[in-house]
Amino acid sequence: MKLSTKTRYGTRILIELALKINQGAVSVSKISSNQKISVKYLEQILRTLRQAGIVKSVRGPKGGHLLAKDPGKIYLGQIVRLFEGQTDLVNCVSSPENCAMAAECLVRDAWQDATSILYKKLDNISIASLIKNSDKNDQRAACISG
Amino acid sequence: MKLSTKTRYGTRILIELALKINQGAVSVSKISSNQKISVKYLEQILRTLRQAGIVKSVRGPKGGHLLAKDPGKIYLGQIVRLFEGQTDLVNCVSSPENCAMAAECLVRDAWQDATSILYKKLDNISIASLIKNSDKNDQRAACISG
DNA sequence: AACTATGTATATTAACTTAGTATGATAATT
DNA sequence: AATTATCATACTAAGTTAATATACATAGTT
Repeated sequence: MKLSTKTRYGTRILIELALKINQGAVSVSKISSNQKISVKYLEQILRTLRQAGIVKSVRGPKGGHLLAKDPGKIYLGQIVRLFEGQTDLVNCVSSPENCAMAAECLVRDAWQDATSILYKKLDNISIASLIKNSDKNDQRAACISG
Repeated sequence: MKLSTKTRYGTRILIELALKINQGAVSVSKISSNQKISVKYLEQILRTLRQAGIVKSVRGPKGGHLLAKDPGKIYLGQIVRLFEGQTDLVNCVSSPENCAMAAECLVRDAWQDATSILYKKLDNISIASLIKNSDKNDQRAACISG
């Protein structure tokens, strides 16, 4: 029931890119040192984000990564689904064929309701909103500057 | 982001005990064969449930396990918390001291909101309600009878 | 009192998943 | 062509979850 580091790192990366949206491509090495994530691990996470069309990247010298979408259109729900893979709290919601025990089916609808309530909330929180409505902005900007 | 087998098994066990609430103590071996869970693993799960005051047990021949609470007062939220341990989607909600990156703090409140919405839902679903409002009752009863 | 059917507790192993690293390739700019 | 960057896959390590094994305690039955 915990989010993976990829989800958390991915979110942080997107926040950094959103904050630097007017500064052109940001290189892996810069993100790496700002976010304290190893270059290689970061590359994996960025690849996932790029393949999902959330980030685009530019190769070669002066290359790097930038948002492919308006930060107001990137939602936590999408990020979580992307990195967690299995979105349901329980397998039998998406794959009922694995559910041998009828007993558990009494609970299935309940798990499903809970899952959908969670994602409804997450689908309503955009990267832009995280940055905007915060008086922590100055503090944060200082932290991942560079 | 998936519930552990202990949570799912634990819920199933409680449903079985709730259905047999008038039949006295149910032995581990019976639950084991009904639910297709190994005796030893089952014992671990039952111990957790007992220590939480949800189940009580009787030793010796003719012994077994029974609900210690009204099934209308046992909620999925309690079961999930019990077996998942870490209830927050993210560590820094309950342990902010681990959160070195101020950047991530922009997201913290959001994770927390999502967590609490999820549990608010789960805290509202009782074992009794799972059994009651179901037209699958006959089918299910057939399945875990014995 | 001995026997047996049950539950209790802890330690260990096995399987699986997540996290992170290593190696090598590809592309674009200068 | 050299340099600086991203891209892709394979591998390793660490941690967690799932399950098993061993030993013990209790209560009823004979």
